[in-house]
Amino acid sequence: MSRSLPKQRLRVWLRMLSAQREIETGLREALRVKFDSTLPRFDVMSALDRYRDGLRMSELSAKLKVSNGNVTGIVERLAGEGLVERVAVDGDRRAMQVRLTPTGAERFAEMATAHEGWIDEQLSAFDSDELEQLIRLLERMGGENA
Amino acid sequence: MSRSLPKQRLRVWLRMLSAQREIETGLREALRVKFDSTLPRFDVMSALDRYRDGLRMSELSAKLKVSNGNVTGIVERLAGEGLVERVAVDGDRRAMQVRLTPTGAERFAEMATAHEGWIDEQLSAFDSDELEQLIRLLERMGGENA
DNA sequence: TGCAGATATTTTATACTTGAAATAAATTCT
DNA sequence: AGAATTTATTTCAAGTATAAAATATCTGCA
Repeated sequence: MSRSLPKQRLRVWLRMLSAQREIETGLREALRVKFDSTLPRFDVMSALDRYRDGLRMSELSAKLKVSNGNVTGIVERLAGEGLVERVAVDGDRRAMQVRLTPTGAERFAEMATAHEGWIDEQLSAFDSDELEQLIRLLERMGGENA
Repeated sequence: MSRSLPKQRLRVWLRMLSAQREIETGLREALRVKFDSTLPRFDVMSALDRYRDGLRMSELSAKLKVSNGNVTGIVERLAGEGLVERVAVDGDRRAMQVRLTPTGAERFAEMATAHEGWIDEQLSAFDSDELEQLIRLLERMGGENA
């Protein structure tokens, strides 16, 4: 006998939360011990790596779906470590373009390789067909994306 | 042509993060405006609602997959609002049993109803078969669980 | 031109989160 | 019993996160 649709949806949600929290715990730990870094920093660097010309603060927070003020702090720390730099945008003195420094790009490359490996392990139970299924389903969850 | 398995797994992971962050943003906002509460508080209350006799601090943090110290703070605030209470465990003076107060249980019931509705909306795109698929797939992600 | 409103970002206050250290109490092992 | 270890929880320092207020700049339009 199948549950009511709302209950079933709730179940999916709770299961998703649980799986994600577990995987994140592993990633966080790995980033910490191998790179002395954190997930939020990795996320920011990852976004910047995909946009080599850099991103505005607001673009960054939109892509990561986190608040503006949040990004300010993370970028500040990354800048302090010399991994990213903020450059004035000419034509708009309000805006800031953030991009990886060469050191940052290099460092990110190492982290990304390791990260991909960790995720590969965590999702090793799934074959290509199942992954395709998951993608298709997840793409319909929430709204648009990237 | 299909990507390499590791890349495909990474794609699934990123998509899952994105969907979840989006849904969480909605929930957080809803909890804030309707109940002047937060997601972590809701999570704690939800766990306690399923265990009416209460849970130890350590059981609570294990169920929620968050650190001990984290739970201390959230429970403290909930206790301040009169929604949970901490009682000494007899036979073990180190331990604390946390449980919903009557007010807390009542309040949680309202929140849970609303929460289920919000999730139902967010996942409204999926029918029963798809939800079943999702559950089965998600259950194999990460390790065991609840 | 000049200003009303829109944008981009930072700042602030508060809450959440972790990992590690500190307490305190129970258990184990002589 | 008494010391060493383990277990339950809190405290702490630092980082992450949000929403809202504050700044600074830009844009459109009377």
